[in-house]
Amino acid sequence: MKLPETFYQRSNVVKIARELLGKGLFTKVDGITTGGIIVETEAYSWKERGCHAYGSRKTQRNAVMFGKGGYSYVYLCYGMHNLFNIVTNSENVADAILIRAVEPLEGIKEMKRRRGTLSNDIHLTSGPGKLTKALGIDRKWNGKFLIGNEIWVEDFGTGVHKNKIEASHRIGIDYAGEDAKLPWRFTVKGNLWLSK
DNA sequence: GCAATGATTTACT
DNA sequence: GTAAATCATTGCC
Repeated sequence: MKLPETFYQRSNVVKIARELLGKGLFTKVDGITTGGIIVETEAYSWKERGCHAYGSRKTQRNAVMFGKGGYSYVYLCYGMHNLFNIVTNSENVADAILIRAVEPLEGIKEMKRRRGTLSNDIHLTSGPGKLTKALGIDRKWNGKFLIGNEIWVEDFGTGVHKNKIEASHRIGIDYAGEDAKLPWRFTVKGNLWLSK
């Protein structure tokens, strides 16, 4: 079943990030469904420097983070990569979760076609910029409701066991100083599809 | 109006 | 291991 709106609108973004492991992320474009199991997430909150909405600084780009939970936040990084986030918490509280990697499950052929030449299949969805391309997500998907027919998160009812979840510091935000060390990155231990 | 830069990926030495 | 690709957003002039 699809995760309900209330799942995203709780206040503890770190807890939600951990619970998203093992859930399924799917998109449907032109009648073709693609997606996989979430195996790597990172939590971001307006309270820390790593977040685009640090200090509740609202801009045109991050405005959707200030809305209520259950919507997508997609933005362009390094001029060429679309990164996909799930907005959480209630209105005017800017928290979000970056999806960094999924394990391919459905529409693998279509995902490979979108990704083009791959030296190895392991690169299909093992990174935040890679999985958006595989699932057909780009900036136009910003602000979409996550309980719909275009994009949704599926709860398989099979949670990831506690001792299979690993917490570590987040990637690529060294500029955030002390906040870069927060253990807000969650991975499924030993999974093949984690980003590097 | 303009310059600096990043929640990355890929290919090449 | 290192570097290039490449542009929207941001903050300052």
